[in-house]
Amino acid sequence: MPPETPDIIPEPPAFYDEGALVGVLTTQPLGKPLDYRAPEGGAWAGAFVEVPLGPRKVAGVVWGAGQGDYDMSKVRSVIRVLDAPPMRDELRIFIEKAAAYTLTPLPAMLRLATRAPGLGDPPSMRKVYRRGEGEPERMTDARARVLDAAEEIGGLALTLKELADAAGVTPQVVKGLVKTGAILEEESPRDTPFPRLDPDLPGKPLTDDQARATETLRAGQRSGRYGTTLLKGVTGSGKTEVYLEAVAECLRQGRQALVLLPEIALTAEFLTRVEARFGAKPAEWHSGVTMTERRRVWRMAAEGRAQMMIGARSALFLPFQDLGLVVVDEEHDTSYKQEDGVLYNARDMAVLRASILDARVVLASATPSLESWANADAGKYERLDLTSRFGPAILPEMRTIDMRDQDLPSNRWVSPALARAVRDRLAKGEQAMLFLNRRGYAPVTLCRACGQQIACEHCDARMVEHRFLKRLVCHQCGESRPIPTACPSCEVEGKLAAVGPGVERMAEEAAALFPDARVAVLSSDLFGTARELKAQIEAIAAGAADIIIGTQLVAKGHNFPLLTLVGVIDADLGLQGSDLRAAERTFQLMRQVAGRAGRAERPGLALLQTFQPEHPVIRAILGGDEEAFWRAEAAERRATGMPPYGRLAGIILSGPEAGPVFDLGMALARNDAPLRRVGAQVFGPAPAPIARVRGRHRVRLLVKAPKGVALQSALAEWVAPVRLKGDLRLAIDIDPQSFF
DNA sequence: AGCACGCCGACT
DNA sequence: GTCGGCGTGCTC
Repeated sequence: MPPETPDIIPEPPAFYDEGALVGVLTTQPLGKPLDYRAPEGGAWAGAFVEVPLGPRKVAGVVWGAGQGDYDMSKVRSVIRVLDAPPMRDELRIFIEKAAAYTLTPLPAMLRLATRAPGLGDPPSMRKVYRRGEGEPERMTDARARVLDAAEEIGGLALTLKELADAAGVTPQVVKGLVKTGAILEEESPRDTPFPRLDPDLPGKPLTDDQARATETLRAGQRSGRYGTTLLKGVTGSGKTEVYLEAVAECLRQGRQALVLLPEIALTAEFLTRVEARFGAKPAEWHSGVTMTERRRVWRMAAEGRAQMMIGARSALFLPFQDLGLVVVDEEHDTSYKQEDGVLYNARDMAVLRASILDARVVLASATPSLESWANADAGKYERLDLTSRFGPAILPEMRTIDMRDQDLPSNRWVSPALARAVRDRLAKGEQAMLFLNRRGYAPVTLCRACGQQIACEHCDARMVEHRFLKRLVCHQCGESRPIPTACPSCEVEGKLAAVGPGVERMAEEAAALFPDARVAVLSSDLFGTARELKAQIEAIAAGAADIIIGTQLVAKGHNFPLLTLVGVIDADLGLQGSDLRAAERTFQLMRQVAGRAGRAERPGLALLQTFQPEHPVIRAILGGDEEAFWRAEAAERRATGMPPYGRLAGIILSGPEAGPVFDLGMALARNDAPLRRVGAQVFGPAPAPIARVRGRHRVRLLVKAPKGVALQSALAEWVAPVRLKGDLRLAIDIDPQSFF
């Protein structure tokens, strides 16, 4: 549930004279800013500083005036102001509000915004070379080429290697020319600005639908006021083209734009599209970015010399100089809600930061989250629908295959009906996809002698066989070990059996069923880097495979023009269990996967293998009446007081011993007066969905409250008396995604 | 988070 | 005797 728009009165940043009391927030877990005296020369609010803390020196940010509530004789002085762009008021306010909303300690929140290396270091320099005056006395062929190359690029400076390579000579030649003065050697900052993006390059031609949506987004952008738009469009309807025009308008205003993507694997393809539209690549921020590049990106964001940023959720905490637009692509994606040590939902935090900045938000999805759907329904968000697919492609026809009628031998998962459809496509030279949201070869390894399943030693999870890796892997903690030949519990040899399907096993079955077809597997664990993955996807899109076997990775926005058939191996997977969002997720995933088929000129077909074709979710997926599905889900949630019509918070307690963890849970559940006062209820404690992870026992409580109550302060009051002894830990998850 | 202090068990 | 385990507390 997105926070309300706060009313911020813009004020110039405060300046503190030397010796004045300032509050400095560090990333040390001390809860609040500590008082220091401003250093020689004074300090601005927001300045990055180095302060003494006990025997150590730590970095921090001048958060504001000091509290003055600490023994004055113990107050020490700021050591120095660091050479980094000061943090703007807006970002400090955002960090405070985000910390308050998610009940995260301020220092942990600050850490998200200062994850750049070498913050206080002086700008790192490198030597660059450009054309100087005159000609060398002794001109050679190689020297002439260097001078030509240097003149060709005009006043720009190149590194030694770049210039030497451009001229096709050794660096020695360039060095020689430096001595003559014909080439100048200079120091220049290593952190260079990003190339300018040109919003006025011609974009792709737009359909009427896209043009209308684009105009609305542009008008919103020009208003210069906060506003959120839900951009809903079926796969292939060209959402990206539309929101790139909102980016263009934002760039014309001279403001910065941020595009959040749920998956790093998607950035490579996206960068190409941005370059095609704006003539240069934007800045990138995600876990795959190197330290040096991170430093550069962070500074350029702060100096306004990175106009556009593509990133994972943590990019929301970059120190933008003037952020005017945040696009959250695939806004329903669950990876926006996860922990970077801090539990927050990037989609909601995007709305919060934009509201502070008077920036725009575009939430793009073919299958929006129920929260966003409801916010649009209630008029809090503007809503734009793209109904027609771009070009000749139309939505695929969708049918179920009732698995109760299909005669399948054990350890086979492709029904005869699906196999026929695949053969038909192969005969036409088209591609088919088999979708199964399970990595590895088999989810269960069972001993046929004693009946035991092989489980992770540190987690309550089964080890998943990965035959490509020749290992058993725990998908919870990542622990792996070689596949044993004997059962670990009864030690009988040769009785271990792989049970159930994973994508690797599907590949085996496909190879057996379709011996002449080329089979490719796309699963996130099979690729070391995003580049390898991108290369593989491009090869497949170009026709390097006939059958694509994929996990949910393939559901996320890749184009396969030759693909005309999607077979969903197990449409019921995800419908089982008591997770309230199961229906929503299955609906989203199935629609997205089906959307892969028939994007080019050929019509697509999606076949869903299911044992419950009459299930309301399956019917909604087939029926295509999406609004009916959302309305039904919304009515259900409203009736039960569940989000987005009520509020939830999860409390996860963990520790090395199950007993004390559970006892603490019981104590919390008993002392629930602060919650009852605001009309909230506690459920639990119950073992968490995975009761043991990495050797820690986990217990979960769930708090349910009516909408509109001060849930956070009630929670804070509730857990305040808790003293965490030993290795016990408590985490509060506001608006949890999954709840049992 | 570090880093001190401090209070109990197994070594030289 | 003392070396060192890591529980508790402090850092402006």
